[in-house]
Amino acid sequence: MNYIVFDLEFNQGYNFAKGTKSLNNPKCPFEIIQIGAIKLNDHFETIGTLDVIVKPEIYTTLNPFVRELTGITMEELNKGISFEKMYEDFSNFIKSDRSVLCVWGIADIKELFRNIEFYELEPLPSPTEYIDIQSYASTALDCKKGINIGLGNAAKLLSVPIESQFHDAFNDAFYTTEVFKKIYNKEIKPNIYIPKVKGLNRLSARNYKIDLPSLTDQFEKMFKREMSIDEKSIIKLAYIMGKTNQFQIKIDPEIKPKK
DNA sequence: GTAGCTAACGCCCCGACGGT
DNA sequence: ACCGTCGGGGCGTTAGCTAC
Repeated sequence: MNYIVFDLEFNQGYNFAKGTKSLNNPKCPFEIIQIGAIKLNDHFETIGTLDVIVKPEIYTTLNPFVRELTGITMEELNKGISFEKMYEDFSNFIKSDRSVLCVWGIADIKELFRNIEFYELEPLPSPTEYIDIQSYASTALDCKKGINIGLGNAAKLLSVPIESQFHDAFNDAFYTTEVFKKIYNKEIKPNIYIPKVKGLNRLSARNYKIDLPSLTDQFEKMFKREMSIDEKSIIKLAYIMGKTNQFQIKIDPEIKPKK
């Protein structure tokens, strides 16, 4: 089994004309501009590396924030290879009996999938096994529940020598690898990555109608008897009227309910 | 039977935080 | 700047329990 520790750098839209909405493509808000990867064998020995710049096609100007953060210039990006070629190289790089993708936070896997989908390329082999090293490092370094540690802090706390800049895909993949080696234990097991499908929300509620049979079933269950036709229509009406809140009476806040 | 209380659960919003 | 995730808190629903 091989571990593929990788990191990505993204570019994104920016509203250069202030006051206007940024020009983000909802199908791909983060475009991959660099990938750095390190391949490890079972014994955590490096058996391959990959460091590639990708020429952007969606956002052809650098977001100033990204430029500042990564230090990448448009000149360098223009010398990069296409996403399709990079993905082909990456696919060959990870090819093995069993490869586990190792990432700092789940975002990189998610955005990789989204970029692949955007370019309508063949998805990664399924099931995609991955390890979120950030999550394990946060636990190992006693972070508060719900708090994820940053890569720089994790490296510092684990005494990883800092010799090159963060926010470079290859350097970050290197630091992630070093952190992984330091925190690894036998409890760390790969997960299967399943792309999330957007769930229901309040805005999409208009696309739904009342499930009358289930509503009636619920009343029949609670009252342990069958509802008549009249009762069914009263239940339906009450359900609809209830949602309008038109018979709500404001409660005096001074009168507190007994505990 | 009715009313009140409460635990468990699900859903949603919001803020903190981390990613580029 | 912008996006995504997570947990806490608020709120509503359901169901079980208790007291009357």
